[in-house]
Amino acid sequence: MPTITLPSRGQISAALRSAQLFAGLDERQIAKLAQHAVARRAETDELIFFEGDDCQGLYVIYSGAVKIFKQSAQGREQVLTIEPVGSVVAELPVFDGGPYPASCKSIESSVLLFISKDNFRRSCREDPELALKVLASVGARLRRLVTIIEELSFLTVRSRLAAMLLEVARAEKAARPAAPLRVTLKLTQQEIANRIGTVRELVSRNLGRLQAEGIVRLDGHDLIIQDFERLEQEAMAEQ
Amino acid sequence: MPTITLPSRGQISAALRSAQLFAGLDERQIAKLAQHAVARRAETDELIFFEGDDCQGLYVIYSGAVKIFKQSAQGREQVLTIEPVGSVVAELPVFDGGPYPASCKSIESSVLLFISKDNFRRSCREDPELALKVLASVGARLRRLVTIIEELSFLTVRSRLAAMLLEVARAEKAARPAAPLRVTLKLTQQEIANRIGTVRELVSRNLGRLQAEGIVRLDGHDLIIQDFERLEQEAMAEQ
DNA sequence: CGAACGCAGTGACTTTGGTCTCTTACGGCC
DNA sequence: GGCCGTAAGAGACCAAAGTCACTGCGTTCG
Repeated sequence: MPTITLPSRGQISAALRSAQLFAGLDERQIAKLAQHAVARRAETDELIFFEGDDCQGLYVIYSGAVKIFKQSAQGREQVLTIEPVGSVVAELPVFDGGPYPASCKSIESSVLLFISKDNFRRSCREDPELALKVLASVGARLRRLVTIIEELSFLTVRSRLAAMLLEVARAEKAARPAAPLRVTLKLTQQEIANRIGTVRELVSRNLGRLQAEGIVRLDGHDLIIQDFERLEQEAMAEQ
Repeated sequence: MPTITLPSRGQISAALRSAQLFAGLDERQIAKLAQHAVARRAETDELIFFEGDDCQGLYVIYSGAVKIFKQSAQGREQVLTIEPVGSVVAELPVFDGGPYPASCKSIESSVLLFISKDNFRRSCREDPELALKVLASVGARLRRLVTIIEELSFLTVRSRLAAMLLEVARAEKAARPAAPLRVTLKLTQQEIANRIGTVRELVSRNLGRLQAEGIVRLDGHDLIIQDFERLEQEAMAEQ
């Protein structure tokens, strides 16, 4: 495993510039944010912050990826979102003064840029455009949460699993439009379970059933979607 | 039932001034918003907007109350939030350009003040303070959604019911700190079911059980909490 | 007055979700 | 090769959630 070196000031500026949240911001603002950003390394499975901690500031994912999740006392986990390079996390609690509403863990070896609450608020005050951008990004987040609620309260585990497979497949497709059906699952069944709000055994059973019905085929760590349309139907089927 | 007359311009200004979202805004901004606000009446059960509609603007609750909810194809409903007088709804989709993520219905005879997307955005650009206020209020909304997700994925119907009763009880207490135990449920069991994401029968059964165990007592449309601590335990009990 | 309606309670039943436990397979790795 | 640790498949079992059908009880309203 190569040692990850922390980014230089120039690299930080470049990273901020390419983050969706800051896209289109003028150079002066970027420079100012970059000046206050502090790089930090986080190994796989390292906790970045814990739900209930009071919010110090936000993080920009410079490299790697993180998950935002809730944990139950019995050890179950519900993933709210997985954020890749270029995303910003915890931009919201920065503004309402409350603690972090969920925990954040690095799921790969990552480098994060930390910007403190005060610095970021100040930047928003100076540049209303930035505030509007934050609002737009928070909008996407809220939509995601509403979708999770909808799925949890209306759909079965089977449907949620189908929906998740489709989501992954679509993401793959966007990246490499060539391969249409074959999806490489980088996730263990446990991780799938955490994302769709259930337990590993049910993921195993339902994947098995989907396979038996000829809708998907498992091939090692790959998953081939054999009947895209039926999978789409399953993803919407209620109860 | 008295006919509700629409508010005058002066009343609109006063209403905006007392809405949490606009608290502390200077008079000039309030006047400007008031100028663009359009009052609209909505009867009980009238749909204000439907999920998927594209977002025209936001609404301030002048009188009455509304619920924001998702509906399933099978007719099940999941309430995301109930917003009383002084709240603002749909302030979020105004910023990310997407459609309304959920539907909104008046649950009483209400009067709403509509402010169009463009006007509101303009105000936010002119006054960064307003944008920060919107962010803070959106923070609360997001926390609420995270709580719903947490409850749906970790708690049983029984626990969610207990949690809801406590929530109502605490709200009553805040309003009238005197009467501690007696809660008047203005909700039907169907409405309770919609809020905690289940069906009427399970609400009935679980209320019955809580009563049999001496934790609550039902008395017509009132509910008396007999054992506050046990109810709190129930609200947290997983699985 | 009684018909009609909305709301609540209940029993019997089915389906789904979840638990527990054990087996198997696949990589590393000493 | 043999030894671990992790991941996945599977069976038996149990509990929770949801469905269906029916009853009773007040209101409201022709």
